[in-house]
Amino acid sequence: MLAFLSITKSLADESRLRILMALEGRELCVCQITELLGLAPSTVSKHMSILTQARLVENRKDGRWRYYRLAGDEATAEVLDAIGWVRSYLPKTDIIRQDADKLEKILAIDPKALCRAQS
Amino acid sequence: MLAFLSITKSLADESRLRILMALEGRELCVCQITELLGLAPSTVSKHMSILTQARLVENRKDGRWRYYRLAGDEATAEVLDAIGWVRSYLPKTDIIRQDADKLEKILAIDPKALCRAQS
DNA sequence: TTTATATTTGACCATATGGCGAAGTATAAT
DNA sequence: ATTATACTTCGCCATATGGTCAAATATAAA
Repeated sequence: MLAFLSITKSLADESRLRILMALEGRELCVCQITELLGLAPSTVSKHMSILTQARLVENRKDGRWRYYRLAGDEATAEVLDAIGWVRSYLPKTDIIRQDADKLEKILAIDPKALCRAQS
Repeated sequence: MLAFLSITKSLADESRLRILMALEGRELCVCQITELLGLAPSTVSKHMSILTQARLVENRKDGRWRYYRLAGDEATAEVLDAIGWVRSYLPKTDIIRQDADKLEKILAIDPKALCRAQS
């Protein structure tokens, strides 16, 4: 129950749902997500920690950058079904579509330049 | 997105998950749920209002009693899939199994007697 | 080795949330 | 008509949550 609750609590916030959808089919570093959502890096970091705790996302570190991605096949069925459920409804919504557009532009920028521009 | 969020927020609370599972295959009045969870009637009522707002449950009034049930076929796919997802994982958990046992005993009592005993 | 920078952690604030009891509503019983 | 009762609404409190900025950490660049 606790693991299940940590998933549903993760999904009960708009920013985190937007993050999950942004991670669809790619990995993103914190500064890219920060740019997408318009939140402080520390806020995004906290969100990523909540999503990680719930096992909905994984990450790898590459130098100073940490890249987050959706949980893969090794995840529990709860997690995979949760992601599948979200994936099957959210892409239709306005915000997620707007995010998809904005993400294209963000991905066109070199991450190094993007991060430097933020500070 | 708003409708979706109201569903995920509804699912992000242990009491409400227990209520949804208790409603599996039957309808219950507020005093029966109150007895099951050991919460104040006003608290249960608030939970039911949140679940109703999210369209996860429906209700009918019968005299002084109001009976709640899981949303039926007329519900949106989001709602039905949410219920299905919850249903496929929670019954395995300890609390939900304990609730199932306790519910049997509660259902054996005449609702009238049960409610009167609470006041 | 010093400096720059990507991310995390910590201290804090405002608001949301879950809980309660008391008062209000609606319906049944007397 | 009055009383009893099942539920809801309201006002309140304690805690949880999402946000920020500042400081700490970790790694790359100079």
